[in-house]
Amino acid sequence: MTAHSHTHDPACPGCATPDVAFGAHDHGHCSADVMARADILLQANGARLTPVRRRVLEILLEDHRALGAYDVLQRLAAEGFGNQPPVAYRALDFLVEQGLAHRVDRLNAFTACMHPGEAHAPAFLICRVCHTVAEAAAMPVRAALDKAARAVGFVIERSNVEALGLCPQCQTGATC
Amino acid sequence: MTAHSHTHDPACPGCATPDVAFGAHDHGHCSADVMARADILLQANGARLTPVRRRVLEILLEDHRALGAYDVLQRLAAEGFGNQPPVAYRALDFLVEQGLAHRVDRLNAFTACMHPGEAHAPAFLICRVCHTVAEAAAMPVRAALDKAARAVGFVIERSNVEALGLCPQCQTGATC
DNA sequence: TACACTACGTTATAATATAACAAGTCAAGA
DNA sequence: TCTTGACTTGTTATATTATAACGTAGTGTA
Repeated sequence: MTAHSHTHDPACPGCATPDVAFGAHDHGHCSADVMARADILLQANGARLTPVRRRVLEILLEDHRALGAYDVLQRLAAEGFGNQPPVAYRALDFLVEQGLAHRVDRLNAFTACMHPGEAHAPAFLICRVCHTVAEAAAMPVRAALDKAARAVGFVIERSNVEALGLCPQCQTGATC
Repeated sequence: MTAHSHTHDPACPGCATPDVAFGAHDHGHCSADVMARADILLQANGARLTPVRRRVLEILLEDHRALGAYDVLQRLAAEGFGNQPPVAYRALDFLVEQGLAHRVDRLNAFTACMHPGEAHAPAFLICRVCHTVAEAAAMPVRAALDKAARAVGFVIERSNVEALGLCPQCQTGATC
């Protein structure tokens, strides 16, 4: 992982656009930036980024994909952590609670949050070919959803938007 | 089930508004209307609404809730159909394919589509207290999502929008 | 140190979902 | 009418995803 010292640089594609997943970018930025923010965020929350939790976040950050709990577990086990399901689920649930990861229901899988700490309603663009998961700018989506909900008196507490389709690369027939 | 003869009457709350789930309404309308449409739709598609499939759709239509595959299976078994998982999953998958039901990923459950045949992107409002599931007007939501996707060159084929929160009844503290 | 609290590792099991095959149904054409 | 082929159902078996419950160990604080 190529670490960088900045925390949030608008000149870096990985930081400037929330959904850079499909474009070429220095992925080291994404990872390092998020890890740095995670430390700050958790400290503010009085929560601890223990070795297992940190490692799980790193694993999720390796690329813009969603990993199943058992995939994560396998990685953990290979590195000397416990190898029973709760080990993975607990760390993943923790990260989700803290806003550092999201659960992608459609895939029964988890993905690192690409802009933790910022208020945002997650919306995922899932490529059905290469399985890349991008977290898209969802504020307008959320606004439209809120409006529809308000019309029937429903109060939204949490929303999850997931779209399945083809990423730019896979549309051209490339294998990604 | 109180059957009615009309197929789609704008004067009927269950027909006029797509998300009547939370309001008082003659639910017989919903069921009868959808069943009638299902027959037409399937005939047009050259697909068959066999006894199991019909029964599953009826079960889903009993109220505005999402049922797990095993809940459906239990009902089927009690009525003399097969009692192994594939029986339920096959019927449910068929209904989803035909656009007569939707899968609610968040709940690992299925719910009847309230306006089959009409072009629509499903958006669900799920009450976390009474578990009522309403299918909301999602065209604006889908439009916003499409726009966000287009911005990064992603082509959406299928989208799933699920919001968790409180329905009007449950906001007041009533048990629903 | 003693205490409360949190996190971790383990065993066991629950809940959800699918693969693969055999047997029955139905409609279209020989 | 008979046959064929596609489709549907039922069954066995198993895969995948997820949680309950309990004991132990680490962490910070009085």
